[in-house]
Amino acid sequence: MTLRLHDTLSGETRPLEPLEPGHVRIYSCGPTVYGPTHIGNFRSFLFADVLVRYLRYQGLRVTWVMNITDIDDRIIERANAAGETTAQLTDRWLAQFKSDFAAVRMTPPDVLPRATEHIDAMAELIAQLLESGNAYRTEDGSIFFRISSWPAYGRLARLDATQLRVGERVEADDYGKDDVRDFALWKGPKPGDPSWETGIGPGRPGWHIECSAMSMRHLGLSFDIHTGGIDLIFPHHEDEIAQSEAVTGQPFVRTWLHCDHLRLGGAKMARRVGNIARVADLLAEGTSPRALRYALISVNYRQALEYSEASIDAATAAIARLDALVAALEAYREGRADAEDLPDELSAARTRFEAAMDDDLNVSAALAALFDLVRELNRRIADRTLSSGDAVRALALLRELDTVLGILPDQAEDLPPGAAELLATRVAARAGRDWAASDRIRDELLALGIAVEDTRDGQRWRRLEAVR
RNA sequence: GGCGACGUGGUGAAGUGGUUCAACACGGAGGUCUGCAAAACCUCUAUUCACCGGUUCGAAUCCGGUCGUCGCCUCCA
Repeated sequence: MTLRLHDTLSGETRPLEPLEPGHVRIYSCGPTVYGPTHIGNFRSFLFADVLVRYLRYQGLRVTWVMNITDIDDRIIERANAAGETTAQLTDRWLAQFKSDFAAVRMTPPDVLPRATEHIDAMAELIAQLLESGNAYRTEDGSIFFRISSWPAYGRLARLDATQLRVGERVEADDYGKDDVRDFALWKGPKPGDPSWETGIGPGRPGWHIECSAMSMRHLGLSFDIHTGGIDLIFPHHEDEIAQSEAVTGQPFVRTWLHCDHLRLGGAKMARRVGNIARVADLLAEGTSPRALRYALISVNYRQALEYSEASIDAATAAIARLDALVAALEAYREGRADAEDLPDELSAARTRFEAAMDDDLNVSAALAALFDLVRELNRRIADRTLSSGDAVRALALLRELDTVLGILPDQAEDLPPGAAELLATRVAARAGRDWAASDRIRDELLALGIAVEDTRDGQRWRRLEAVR
């Protein structure tokens, strides 16, 4: 079975067949770095991350590109308001973004192209669109894409161009278009705005053209997968298709994947609504980054997902259950023959996990397979029916599946200062049946965030995930 | 006004015609184990899948309608 994905453009769920066999090229619409990236944005990035991880788990080569929008109206506004350059502002928020995505274990994209470093590529595309008659210039030096020149416009969003509600919000950004539906490729120079000198004249790029330019430069004129939030279908991705295909004459993207919204309080998480949560804030409040990741990826990307404290609490508990099993397997020692039926158990779990992921990234079902295995392994640990080698093999499978999910504890965890001594002292106290000392030290370790458990495999410890 | 998604237990959620059809996680109740704990395991926690009607031998799953929620219609992940 191979990975089947739901393509927005065709509306079909179909097998992924990379243009170049064995090599998948993916472009993800990334953040506009004018402020902190909220966890709704991160849901869409993490779904792409899981996709990339799963493809690599399957042995495929993946080239993953995520753009950084570092020039747009909001950036200019904020930089001017703060009395700094747009570069200073965007550098700062890009650093924050990188710090946030590392915290939630997002795989670093292979390329994080910045819009301002691809102005030339955008200008070239626009020049070709002018030449072909798909674009026109206005008096202030702006350049617009002429929608009437592109009959397929509206296919992705399933919008009938003649039915659009025109005239409600189009005045604000009016640069003298021929048709209100036309969108800006290039914005003519304005006092106080950053401006670039290019072959198509001075000014700055529109938003949509940057993704066409950067994706084609880094991935080719046609590539396999383009991801983004559901709210980017229109107009952003619709515009990308029009301007890209008008230039190249070939299909821009093979598979469009769109992630539904993260909600908070029943409404789409959005800055405009004011119901946003930020990664750094949540972590500062004591939320476990792994639990946050779990909460954001554990539901299929095409389902709307409600974020709440309860969802984080549930995720924290689920993570703790996995941590406990990992600690138990690491500590497990039993001199006995290998369990005959364990290999079948493990391979069945793997098969179920993969079948779920193959089904358009059904993470919920994949987690069900994982947790069924967790229960089975816990059972066998309690029964002492595993050999030491069995425990090693079981743990290896968990680690392998976790290359896709990214939710297990790190391999090498350092103890906080003093903890190693306390653990050793406690072992000695227990040997002398000094329960008072044993319990006191257990409390001290707990205060350090270390949970101690006494088992047949001896004293076992694990780091507690932060809880609010 | 146009287009689209969704509505499963206390909560999140899998399941899209019938072999446990109600996974899995969290939460709750009881029990086992343990110096005490913790962790773990076991049992229980939806005769039911928004509502109404239809198709079918058979539907959470297909069709029609009703109600409700959310989103998009050029700032939006």
